[in-house]
Amino acid sequence: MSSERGELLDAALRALSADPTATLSDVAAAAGVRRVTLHRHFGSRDDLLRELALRSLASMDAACEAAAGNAASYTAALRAIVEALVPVGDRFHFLWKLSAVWEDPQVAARVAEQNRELSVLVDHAKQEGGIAADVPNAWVLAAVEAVVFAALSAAREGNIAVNDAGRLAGRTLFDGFRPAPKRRRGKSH
Amino acid sequence: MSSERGELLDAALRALSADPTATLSDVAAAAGVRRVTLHRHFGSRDDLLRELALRSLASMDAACEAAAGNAASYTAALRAIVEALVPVGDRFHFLWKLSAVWEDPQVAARVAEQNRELSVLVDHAKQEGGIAADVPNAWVLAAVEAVVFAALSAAREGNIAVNDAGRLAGRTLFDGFRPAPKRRRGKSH
DNA sequence: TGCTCATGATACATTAATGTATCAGATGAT
DNA sequence: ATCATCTGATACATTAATGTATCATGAGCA
Repeated sequence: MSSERGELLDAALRALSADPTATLSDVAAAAGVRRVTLHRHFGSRDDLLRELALRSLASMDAACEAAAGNAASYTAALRAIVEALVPVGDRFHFLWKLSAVWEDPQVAARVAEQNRELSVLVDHAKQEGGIAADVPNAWVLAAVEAVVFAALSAAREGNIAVNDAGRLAGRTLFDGFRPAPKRRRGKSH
Repeated sequence: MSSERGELLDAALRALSADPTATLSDVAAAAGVRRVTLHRHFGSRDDLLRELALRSLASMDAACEAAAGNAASYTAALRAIVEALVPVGDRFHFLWKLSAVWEDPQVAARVAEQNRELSVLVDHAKQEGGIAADVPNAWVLAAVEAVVFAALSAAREGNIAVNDAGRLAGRTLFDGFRPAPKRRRGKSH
């Protein structure tokens, strides 16, 4: 009945993104183990947080690379990335919002690097007219993080279908809430 | 040099929405006082959280009522509410996301009531075609909370202009990131 | 059957945060 | 000048969370 580290980390991430004030006992309960088991696997609370941060970075890198691989345009790539990030939205949130994460210079540097790469992609999407030029890149990234995490949270709470979460996030960010307009050229969807 | 309770509460809300793990010493420092002064004004940490919740409820009620008062349509009213909620986005976030808030049945009931009222407004906006009918209400509310809080946070971090925050939030939610399309009827904007 | 490994239970020490009390000093009002 | 009020400084008790150690039990494997 040994617990896989990966399962423990996933459960820990889930618990902490839902409630950053959760104690190690709370986190352990969410993972189906006792607090002492967490200490055996990860050491201190700080050690656990750092490992969660590194794992989150890797997950986000993987999700972005897989999503953007063969997109037809930068805008399509960005939209695919948004949808791909929803299942790891808790990692995105963890990296951006949990203050303890920023204390580690290595983690902070890699988060900044990810944000630069996303920002470059936003620039390209603007150039091809997929994103309005007057929307600040910082806002685009902040809105993406917020909506991606909200979609994952809503799915986990059962408020939307898990299968719909990515699509709703992408649609909300690129089209907004309004009904889809009929396209000027070609058939309507 | 007595501190106004309102100022203390605003600073506390700011600090706790930015970092829910903040200690009372952290919160006091953000408010420009010492921890013991917080105890004198509010009693325990739980007492402070409860007062923050009640104040947040009042702020959100006031913002929604002021914004929706004379809108031309339900969709315009909802958009006005979104823009009006940005300056109190930390209260919205506090009420929705900080788990300690939910433990108080009175607070939980009033939050649920606010959500119902917003949901009714969303229904009306759908009926007049301002929001796509196939977007779940739960998602509309979740996305509004996420984007409103992201806009306030981005403004406070200096990533977007404070004056732009409400408009960017409203625009992102209703129009998405894309450039504004030319309208089919009437002059383009 | 016996051994290894992992976890739970339990206990305890340490650290951190919270809550309370008292005294000194500053400010504002009279 | 005096008094009232509020806050900071300081101290201390309490509570909660964390970190570490030991023993018992169960599962899996040879």
